[in-house]
Amino acid sequence: MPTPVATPTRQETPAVSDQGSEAPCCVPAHGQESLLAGEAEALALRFKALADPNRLRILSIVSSSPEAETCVCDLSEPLNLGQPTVSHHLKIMVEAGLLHREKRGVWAYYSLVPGALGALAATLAPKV
Amino acid sequence: MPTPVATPTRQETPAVSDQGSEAPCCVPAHGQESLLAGEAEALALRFKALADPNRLRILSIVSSSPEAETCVCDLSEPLNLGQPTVSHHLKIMVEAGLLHREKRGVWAYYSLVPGALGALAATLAPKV
DNA sequence: AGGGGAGATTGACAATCGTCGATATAGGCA
DNA sequence: TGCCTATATCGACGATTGTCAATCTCCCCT
Repeated sequence: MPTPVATPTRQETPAVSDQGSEAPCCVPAHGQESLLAGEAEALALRFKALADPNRLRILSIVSSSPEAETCVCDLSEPLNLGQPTVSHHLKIMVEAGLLHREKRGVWAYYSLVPGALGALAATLAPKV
Repeated sequence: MPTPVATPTRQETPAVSDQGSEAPCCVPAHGQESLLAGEAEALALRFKALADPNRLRILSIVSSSPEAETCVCDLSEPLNLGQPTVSHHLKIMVEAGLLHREKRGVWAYYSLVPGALGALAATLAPKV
């Protein structure tokens, strides 16, 4: 956020401040925002975790695995990505609350967080 | 994509190619990908359109408008963004198929594309 | 015809992101 | 104990993104 302070983007509207009876458009005056900046930022963080083709493929592979569990080495080859890159993508999705990480011995198993994707979907289509 | 050609990431596994009876992990051999690279890329494009707090707020404002229609000037002020920036965000969402643009006179009215968000939500939680 | 205003486009710049190679950590096995 | 292997972390680099100021286009109104 390069401009955290409220910059007076285009207020003033010098002499026409009272266009009164017409106002064909531009009636923001919402009063309360429908989606607060903070909520929007938190939501965007989760959608950002989905905004990469390789991460979507990881989710797809994880969810279609026999036990819905996958370890890193299962992902590196089908995605044609290096191991550090896969680890990086997995970390992003764990931090977004989409994946769960469980270390068993040397291997790390990743699985879907049960309601996470559904909750995100509900955010998109609240009344469906 | 800097490496479009298949780089031999870590095949070989020199003498252990037939670990046969154990294979505790790392059994990619999926055969068919669950999500093809092309589909993943197209999906990611739509999620990218949602991966920004200001765009989420635009969607929220548009969908909560009286006629579910909004023009650019309605968005610039509540979001505290310049007009070109708002236009840019709107264009991204129109190209992602999330918003519909209709020019009436001098104003451009934006509205939700009816099934778009629902279809995306269905992609997230296919069996909910 | 000409002026004015709404919105789109362009160019630039800083910030973020995806990827990799190299290295670190840590658990299992001989 | 010491090596081997699976995963995480670090540092770097190019590509993409979000934002703005300036400009352009086009429609309405006088």
